[in-house]
Amino acid sequence: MARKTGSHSEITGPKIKQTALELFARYGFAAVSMRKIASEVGVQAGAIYNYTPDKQGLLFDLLYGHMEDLLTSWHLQNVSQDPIAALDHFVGFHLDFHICRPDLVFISYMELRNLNPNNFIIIEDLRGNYENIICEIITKGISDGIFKVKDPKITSFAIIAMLTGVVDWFRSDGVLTEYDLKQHYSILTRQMLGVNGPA
Amino acid sequence: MARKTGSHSEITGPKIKQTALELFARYGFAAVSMRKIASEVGVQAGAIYNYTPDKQGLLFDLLYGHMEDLLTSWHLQNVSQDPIAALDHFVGFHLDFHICRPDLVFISYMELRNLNPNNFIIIEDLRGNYENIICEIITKGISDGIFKVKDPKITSFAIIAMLTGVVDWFRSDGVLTEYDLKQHYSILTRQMLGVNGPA
DNA sequence: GTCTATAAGAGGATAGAC
DNA sequence: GTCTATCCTCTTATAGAC
Repeated sequence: MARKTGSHSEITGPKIKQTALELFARYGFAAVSMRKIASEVGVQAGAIYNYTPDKQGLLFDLLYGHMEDLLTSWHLQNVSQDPIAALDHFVGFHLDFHICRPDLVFISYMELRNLNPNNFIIIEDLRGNYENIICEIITKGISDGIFKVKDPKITSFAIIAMLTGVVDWFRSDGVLTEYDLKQHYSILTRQMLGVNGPA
Repeated sequence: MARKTGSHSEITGPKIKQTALELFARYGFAAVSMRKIASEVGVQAGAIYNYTPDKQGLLFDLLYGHMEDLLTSWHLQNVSQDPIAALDHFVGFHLDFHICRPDLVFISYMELRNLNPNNFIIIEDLRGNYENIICEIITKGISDGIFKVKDPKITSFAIIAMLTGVVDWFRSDGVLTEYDLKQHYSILTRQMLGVNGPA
């Protein structure tokens, strides 16, 4: 099929997103120029504007896509009614999903402040939906008399912070396998919720 | 005492640090210009260079001061040999120290990547010293047969991430008191470590 | 779809007057 | 210690050729 010289829309678009992601994660949104992104992609700065209205759009797309992915992936899971099984499932899912997307996790936390107000509200809303997932698991576990914690909301925050923090230090090519990591965090969360016994 | 007109070194210095801190936390290091800092302080941009060699120095001073403060404060504490008491003490100390310094906590995590390599190493080293404190408490608790976790290092990361994450949502003027917060996290950490019973 | 050129301004940092 | 003025580079975004 005929195509104009220098036309690469199927490649350039994703490449711009990927490059922006890496650079934002490495240097921060404000520190990365459109020229820098373009140069890494191998095009001129002007060409980027065929794929995004502006720099803000680039950031929003990354964060929105990430949260959509996260929520969609969770809703594809088949989750047990048993609180302990559901908790284990959530821990494993959260670690799996986040460990293989360290850059997205990083900027989703880091660059929230660089979203314009409208975009910020959208992302915060999706984030709230995700927090509700674990909160509801905990709430059910408490009312079933299985989990022994007072406040499901605070406990949700504690678990999410603890799990997401793994991204800061865990390396897939290190001595600790992802399987062992998940086992360890599964035990920690179970114990945190007052459940004893092996995972 | 006589003083030149327009000379305010005792005020301007601290004011620059404080303003830089607030602006870095709010907008990010790269997004804040020396002109913006100066304008907030009420001086011209050139005047800032009487207090810092460059913008990097401003960031490093904030992060270094924070870590020094943290370590010094801990070493002023009188810590029990009893692992459970020491753990509770650490949880309370960490929450107290971090809750009243949200901006410093934020940039100490966020702006690490904007430190030049030498400065980065220095801060990371201090951070490692702090992590060792809780790691040693856990290690002792395990060998005393009181804490039931496998890996003290991973558990340290989990606890620090969980506690520091509080800064993202806790507000001193909210319905939850700092006392109740500390109680709650004290129970969560105890349970996480396999210790049962009330805090 | 990508390029070059350009508009219009903001950036860090310094020099020298006061 | 602070000011003004300045250097020189980099910034986002657009216009129009190809």
